[in-house]
Amino acid sequence: MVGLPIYIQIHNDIKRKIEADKWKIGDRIPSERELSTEFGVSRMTLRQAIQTLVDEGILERRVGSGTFVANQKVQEKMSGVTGFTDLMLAQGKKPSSKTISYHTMEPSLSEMEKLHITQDQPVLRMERIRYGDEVPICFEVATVPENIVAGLEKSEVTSSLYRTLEQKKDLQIGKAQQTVSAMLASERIAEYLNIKRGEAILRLRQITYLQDGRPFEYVRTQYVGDRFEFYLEKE
Amino acid sequence: MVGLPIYIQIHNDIKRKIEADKWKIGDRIPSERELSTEFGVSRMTLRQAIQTLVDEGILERRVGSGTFVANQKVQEKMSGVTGFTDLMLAQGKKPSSKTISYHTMEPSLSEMEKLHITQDQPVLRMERIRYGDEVPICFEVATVPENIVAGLEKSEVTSSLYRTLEQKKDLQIGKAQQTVSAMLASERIAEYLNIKRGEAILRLRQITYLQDGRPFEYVRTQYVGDRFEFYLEKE
DNA sequence: AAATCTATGAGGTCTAGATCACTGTCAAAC
DNA sequence: GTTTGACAGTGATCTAGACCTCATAGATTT
Repeated sequence: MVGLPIYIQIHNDIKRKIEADKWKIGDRIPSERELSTEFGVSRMTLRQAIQTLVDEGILERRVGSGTFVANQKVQEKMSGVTGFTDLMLAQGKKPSSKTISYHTMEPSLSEMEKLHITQDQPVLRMERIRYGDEVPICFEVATVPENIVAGLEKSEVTSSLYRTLEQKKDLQIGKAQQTVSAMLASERIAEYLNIKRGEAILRLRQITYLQDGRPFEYVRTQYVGDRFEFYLEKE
Repeated sequence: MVGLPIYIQIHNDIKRKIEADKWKIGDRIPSERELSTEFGVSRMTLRQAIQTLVDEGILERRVGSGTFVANQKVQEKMSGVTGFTDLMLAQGKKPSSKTISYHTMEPSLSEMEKLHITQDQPVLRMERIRYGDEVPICFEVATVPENIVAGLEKSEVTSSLYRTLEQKKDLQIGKAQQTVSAMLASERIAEYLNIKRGEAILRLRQITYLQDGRPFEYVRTQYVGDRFEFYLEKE
């Protein structure tokens, strides 16, 4: 009978604790020094066990802070254009949002270009923080030509614009063009999202089109890097 | 000037010795105990350095025998395994890449899980840096079960694996699952990509399936946040 | 009230040993 | 000649400390 190395036994022990919800997602687990005492091994050995779990993406180390059970990230399925609200509901999370600003104004140059409008067509620009289960997921700037949302209540626009448009205006959502990139959080955004400046941000820029081909929405979103994941299927 | 950890310095020292043919392919290098004396570090530290080279497939450990320079083959330019080449060409950039490692080894825990294989099924793991106009764009780790690529030349695997599989092995590529997220650059990746630690990284993980549903490829790519954009169309 | 400093505790790295399992060699036994 | 077994050398695992940087919270100062 061959005995497994201690660090693999500990790996399995810890995995079981997490699966049994003894340590929940996002929790800080005891420090390496505490755990090495608890398991009766040296810290080097315990670190080896932790490392295997970090490699699997089950744990997450943060220097100076501790070791955490990795967040199961919110995943966006890229099949079908849906809004944030449906996305959260599909994952069993409670969507909410906080509007930072909501103004009708002259479009900027990039907004004019992306939305195929001229300077004399006013746009509605909203800045929002969006939450899933009260945890900030992203900061979003959305621009919509004013004529598209004319006659709608503010609450109808901010809560679930896509659904409102389909129900009240009989406008069908068509394609969406997206570009994804990575950047670091600025001071302002970090504060909104309750993270630190310099943390990783997943930046999404999306132009959404109606089924007749007219662009109707230009959204720039900054997702917290470790709370969000895009999920896509190809072919 | 920030000092790199000793084990990374030793990693680089050893790599240089191998590249300078001081230690040739297939040679046994000095034992861990000898090397730790030579570099004036403890054996644990030296082992850490060796480990990084084993991960890259540059060295190979044999219990009871020693550590050997792995059978690394010639590096070559490659194109288009994951569409990188087309992406670069579309932007008018010259694509190129550098293979860091190319090695058959035991799968890691996450590779076993993603590729649906067991520990006794060896995998081919390739690490490479991809460039656009000589500027490093991403670092990529691709893992393929060894039996899938058995009998193929290295050039057939690295240049266009998909095409080779369809032609020589009559295997049809099916779906691919991708997740995109954002993170910060580690020390090692930062060095490869010529950026600083803590800069923004766009991370793509892809599992590619054959048409019969078997997963055959697991790729993890880290793009420099401000040198790359992912473009998608929805619906 | 805001900004700054400081103590604490976290993970990251490193040391100088130790014991174990495995391999290859080589001499002794068959 | 062939087999066996002891042995020396290797990597694998493990220990019990050490000092470092980084993050955070609380105390202090402004």
